[in-house]
Amino acid sequence: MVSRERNAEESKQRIMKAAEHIFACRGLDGARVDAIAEAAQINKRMLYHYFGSKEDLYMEVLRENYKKILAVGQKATRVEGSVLEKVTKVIEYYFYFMAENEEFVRLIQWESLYQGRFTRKILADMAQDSLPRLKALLEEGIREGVFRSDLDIRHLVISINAVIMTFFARRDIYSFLWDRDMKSREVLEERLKHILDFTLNGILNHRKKEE
Amino acid sequence: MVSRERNAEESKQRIMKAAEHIFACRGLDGARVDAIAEAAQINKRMLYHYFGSKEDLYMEVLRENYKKILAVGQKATRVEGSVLEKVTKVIEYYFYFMAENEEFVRLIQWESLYQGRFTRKILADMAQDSLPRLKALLEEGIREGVFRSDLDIRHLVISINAVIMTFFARRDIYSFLWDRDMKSREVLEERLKHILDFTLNGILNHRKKEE
Amino acid sequence: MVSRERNAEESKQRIMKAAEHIFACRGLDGARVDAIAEAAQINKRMLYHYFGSKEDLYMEVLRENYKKILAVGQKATRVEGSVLEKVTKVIEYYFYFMAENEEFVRLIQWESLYQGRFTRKILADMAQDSLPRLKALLEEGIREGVFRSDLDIRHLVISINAVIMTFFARRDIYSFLWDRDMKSREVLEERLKHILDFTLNGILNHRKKEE
Amino acid sequence: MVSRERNAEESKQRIMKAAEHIFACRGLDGARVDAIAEAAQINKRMLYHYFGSKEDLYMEVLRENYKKILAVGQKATRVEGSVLEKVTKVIEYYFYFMAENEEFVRLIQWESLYQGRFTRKILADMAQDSLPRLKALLEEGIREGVFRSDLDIRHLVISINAVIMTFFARRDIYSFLWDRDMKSREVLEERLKHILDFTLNGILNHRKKEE
DNA sequence: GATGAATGAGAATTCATTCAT
DNA sequence: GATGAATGAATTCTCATTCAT
Repeated sequence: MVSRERNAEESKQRIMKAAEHIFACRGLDGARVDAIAEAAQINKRMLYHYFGSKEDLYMEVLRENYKKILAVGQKATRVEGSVLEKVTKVIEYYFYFMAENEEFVRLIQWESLYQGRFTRKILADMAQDSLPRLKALLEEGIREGVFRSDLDIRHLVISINAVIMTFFARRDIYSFLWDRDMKSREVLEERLKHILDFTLNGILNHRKKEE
Repeated sequence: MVSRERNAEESKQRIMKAAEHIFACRGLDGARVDAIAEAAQINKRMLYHYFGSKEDLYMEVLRENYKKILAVGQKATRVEGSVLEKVTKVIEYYFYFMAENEEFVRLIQWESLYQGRFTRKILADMAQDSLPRLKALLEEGIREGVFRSDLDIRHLVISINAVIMTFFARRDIYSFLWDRDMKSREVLEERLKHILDFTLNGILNHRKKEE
Repeated sequence: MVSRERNAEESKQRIMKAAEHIFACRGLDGARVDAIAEAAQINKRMLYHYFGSKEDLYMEVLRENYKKILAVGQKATRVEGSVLEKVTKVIEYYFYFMAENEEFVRLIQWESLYQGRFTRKILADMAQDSLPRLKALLEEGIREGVFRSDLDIRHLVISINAVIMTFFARRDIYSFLWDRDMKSREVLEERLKHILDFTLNGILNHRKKEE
Repeated sequence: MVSRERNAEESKQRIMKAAEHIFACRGLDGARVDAIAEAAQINKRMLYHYFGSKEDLYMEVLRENYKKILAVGQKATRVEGSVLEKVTKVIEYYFYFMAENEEFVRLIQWESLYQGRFTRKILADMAQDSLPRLKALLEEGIREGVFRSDLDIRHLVISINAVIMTFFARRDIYSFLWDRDMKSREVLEERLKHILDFTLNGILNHRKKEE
């Protein structure tokens, strides 16, 4: 009995894993139930047994991924140090999370193209915002005077999100356009450095201005 | 003869228009040839006559859209004023282009998920980079000392691209998450203001630092 | 007016020529009206104007080809010499006709696979047999004692037909199977020699038998 | 498990059977997948599941038929008796095989019109020539002096093939042209007799010549 | 819990034929 | 007499889902 349950759990996991990969690669429309079943080395019938339908499976995969990113948010809550250190840390957390979860990045993009059709259902009964900690920290920074007081926090969150995610989302195309391997470790570090610098300092030469 | 030809051209245009809309909405996999034909008020057969296949039609739509954005780049070339004014202008151009061409934004996103499979073919025989003018201007700004000399131009281009496009790409989800209509004129202006401010100044309070 | 008619006649000829080629290559089902129109450099509409339908065009092509073979039969009627010389001559006529009209050979084969569906209609109002002269000659030869008296004329006609046509019909496959170019002039002559020898003498060594 | 598998095998067989019939009747272009599925009393999807495509199914049917004829060749190898008896027997084998496998005869003809496009692929990985035993026997006969020494074996094989197959291939048209039922048992025996006589003795009256 | 066969609805693509000028 | 656009009915092929064991 126990081994049966364990087996069942393991099968579910294999399906989820395979589905995550294939949905990330090809989206909901492009994914083939047959392909998922084969990749999971499972009988298609089981997939329906456990998850009900292709769409439900997709939602389950999405839900798991939202859980992961929320966990990063949780982790970010426990960061210590000055506001600046904390913001830096949080950005780093998200950055490396994306770096290590390419499939998450892709799933989010498909979702955004599906106009959040499924995200709506999922986030309805989960915590909200994907970068909640960041918002709080930015507010804290403004209060302390570390950050400019005229910042529009909401747009800022979008922008920080953007500079992190877009890099991972479009590495392929930039690799092609610039004929440079954007997936190397070196470029990764370079990117993080740029994000922190750009985000914190913008591009103006303030020293000169102050002169 | 003329009216016949004009008709043919018009039919092609109708197909392109319909296809652009439907591909933008649902992507290559999600789009239905039947739906495109119906939207274009045309016999499906004509679509194959003019474009060969669904995929070829998709590529044609993509190509047209790349032409549009390249035209924006051209326009940006002719901007006058100080470097700062010029960069501002160029960002504004791209920003309003995206605002007015939501379908372009979506097409680019589908493409990025298809890993640039079709973009490769198209850009191979078209001009390269979509933001070439911006790159040149940023370099000019660095030379003149208006921008910091330690900027990494390429990452900067990605980031500017990111803060512009991501807003348009994810308005739906943010509307939902924040329960605010992100499509209003007001939010649009607000966003442009933020982009320019964030891009140029970052988020640090330099005045305080200099004190 | 005259040039118009001449033009019309010429167009019809071009269509017939193109159709003959394409029907011979691909059969009735495999042929594409578009392909015929393009090959004839004619507007598809004209094709329907002149011939009514694809099937009617096919029948017209077939009819022309039956006329050609009947003409060979006519020519064979006028042959002079001994019975043996005449039979030899007639076989040679048919043989070279097939050699020079590969498309005829193919059309006949398609027709035979269509179970003579169209041939029935055509030959109903045309002369009958495709090798009528041969039949008469063979009978003459029997009467004269040149040929054996126990021959079954009808089967003989089938067989002579067979040894001539099958060669042309299956040259491709034999070229492949035997890795030898069966389309060379050399093989052609070789084949004619074989047909005459085989037909007249069979394969038994009669001399030995008589010993 | 077993009955499931047996069912699968049976379904495949039903499809093959139906496909053989329909491809033989109408060729590759003329055959309709729907018609095959219906004749096989199977869902069209299964057909694609088992065979991949219409063309692949056609090739499979062809392959099976080539196997059959090769089996006849095998059987011919085991014939005993004098050379003359053996050749007679082999011709009889092939003759009755064609008589009993009309669909084979038609398939071969379609193939010859397709210029052996599929045969090439199939015979590439199967044994070669369809009448190999015959070839060997004829050579043996020549060595023993039973057959004339100046025979061209290869052309002879083509001719024997021709006189056998053409009869079956064109029975319909001859039935029509001669207004005689060429499918009767009587005509069948008559034909075999003719083939053996014609092949062995040709048409000349040798007795007379020797006088 | 697991399996492989089966299915019906639908999707892309093709074709012979006809209209409008 | 000529042309190119247009069409509707098939035709091949695909997919998510369910049955029978």
